Amino acid sequence: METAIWWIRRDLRLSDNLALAAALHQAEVVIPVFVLDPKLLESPLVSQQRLAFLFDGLRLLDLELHSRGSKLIVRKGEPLQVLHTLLSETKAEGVFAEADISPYARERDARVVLELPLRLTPGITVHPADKLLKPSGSPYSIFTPFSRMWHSLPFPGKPLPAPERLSTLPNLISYGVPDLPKHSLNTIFPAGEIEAQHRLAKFTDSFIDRYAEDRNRMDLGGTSGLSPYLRFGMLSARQAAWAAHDADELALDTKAQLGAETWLNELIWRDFYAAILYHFPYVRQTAFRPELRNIPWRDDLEGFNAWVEGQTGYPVVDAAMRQLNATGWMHNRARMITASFLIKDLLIDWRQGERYFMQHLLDGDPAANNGGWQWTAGTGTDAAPYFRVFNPVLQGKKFDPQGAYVRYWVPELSRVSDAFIHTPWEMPTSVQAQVGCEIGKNYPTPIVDHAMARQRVLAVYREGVS
DNA sequence: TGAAATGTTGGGGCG
DNA sequence: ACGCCCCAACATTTC
Repeated sequence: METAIWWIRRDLRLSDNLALAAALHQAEVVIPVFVLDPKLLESPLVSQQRLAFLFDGLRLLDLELHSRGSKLIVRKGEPLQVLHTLLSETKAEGVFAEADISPYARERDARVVLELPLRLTPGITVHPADKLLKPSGSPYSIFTPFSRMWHSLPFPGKPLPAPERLSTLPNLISYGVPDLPKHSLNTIFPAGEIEAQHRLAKFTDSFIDRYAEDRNRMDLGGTSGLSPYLRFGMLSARQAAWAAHDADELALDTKAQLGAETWLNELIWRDFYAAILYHFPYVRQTAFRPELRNIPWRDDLEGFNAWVEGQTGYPVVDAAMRQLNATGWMHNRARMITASFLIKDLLIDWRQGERYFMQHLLDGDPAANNGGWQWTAGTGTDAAPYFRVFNPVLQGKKFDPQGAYVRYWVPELSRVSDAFIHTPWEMPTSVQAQVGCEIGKNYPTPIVDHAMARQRVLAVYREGVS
C-alpha cells in the first residue's frame, strides 16, 4: 500500500515498535497519529500530572519524528471518527496499532476494526496474553505455573532499531500537543524515549546487580524507576526483558545474576496481570474471588482523607502517600504498605485505593494497579492470604531501617531519633518537645490502633471466607 | 512479596 | 552437684 497510519496509543517510541515496523513494512508513507480521546482526557482517573507526562512524551516523540523527516499528527475527538477523517484525507489504506488489553481499549478497537482496516500487533507485554494459556486452553490464574509457561516460550525477537528516515504527507493539519494550564514540572521523571533508554542502560549496567537485595528498601534507589516509561511505551517491554536476560548472562557473580532474574520476574508479573485483566475483565469491577465480594467495608471519608494526605500518624504510610502526591510515583514496597493500611487497618474498600492510585500514578496501568490492589486485599488471583496483615511499624523498621525515607517525606519528623522514627507516639513528652515534634499537634496521633484494626479485619474476612 | 501467638531449647542464676 | 526457674533465641503454628 502507498500510505498507512500508525495509530499511537501506549507506544510512544520509535525503537522496537512492532506497530510502526508493520506499517513501514506495508506502506511507503506512514503517518504517526495520536488521538486525544475526550473519554480518556476527561476521565476522573487521569491526573494532570499523568497528562503532563503523556503530553511531554508526545512533544518529544514529535521532535524525534521531525529529525527523521516526519511529524506527529495530533487530532482531538472520538477515535473512530478521527481515523475515518484521516483515512479519507490521506488515502491511507491501513491503520497499524499496538494491541491494548484494558476493557475500554479493547471495546474501542473492536468498534474501529468493524469499519476500518485496523491491524493490531503485540507489544504491550513481552508475550501476548493469548499466547500464555494452559495446555487445556484456559487462562492461568496462579503466577508460578504462568511464569513456568512464560519461560518455556522462546524469547521474543531482539529489539528492533528505530527507523532512520520517515516520510510524511504535506499539508496535514495537526491540532498540536496541548499545553496544560499549569502543571508542576516533574523533574523526577522526565518523559521520553531517550530518557527511558538512558535509565535502562544505567540500571542494567550497574544497579541491577543489587536489585534483589535493595529493591524493597524504601530509603535506597534500588528499583529500576522504569514503570512510567513502560506504562506509556516509551520503553518496550520486550527490550526491558532482553536487557534483563542479557544482564543475567553477563552477571559476574550469583548475586548479580539473582538481581537480573528478580527484575525479569517483575516483568513477568507485569505480563501476568495484563493476562489476568485480558481474560477476566470483570476484575476492574469486583473481586476475582467471589467469596470476598461482600466484605462490609467501612464508610470512612475522614480516614480516607487522612490516608490520601499522609496524615495517618503512621510514618511510613504518610511518607509514602506524600511521595505519591509530590512525584506521581511510589516505591513498590510502600504501595503494599499503604494499600494494606487502607484495606486492612481502615477497612476501606480496596477499589477506593485503586482509584486514587490510578489518578495519581504516572505509571498507573489498569492491569498492574488492579492486580496489586487485589493482591493486597487478598481478593485476587494468587493473592496474599487475607490474614497477611502488614504492620506499618515493622515494615518501616525492616525496609527503612534508619528512617531516611520517613524523614525525607515527613519533615515534621526530621529531628526524631532512629529509636522513635517509626513509633513517634511513643516519645515521652519531654523528648517530643526536644525534637520539636509534639504528637497530636505537629504530627498526628495514629488514627487507628493497629492491633485493634488487625483483629477487626481478621474477623470480617473470616466471616467472608467461611 | 507477614505477623502474632505459641512451643521448644538451652544457658545461666540461684537455692 | 542438682533441680528449678527465668528468659532470650529460635522454631512452629495459627490467623
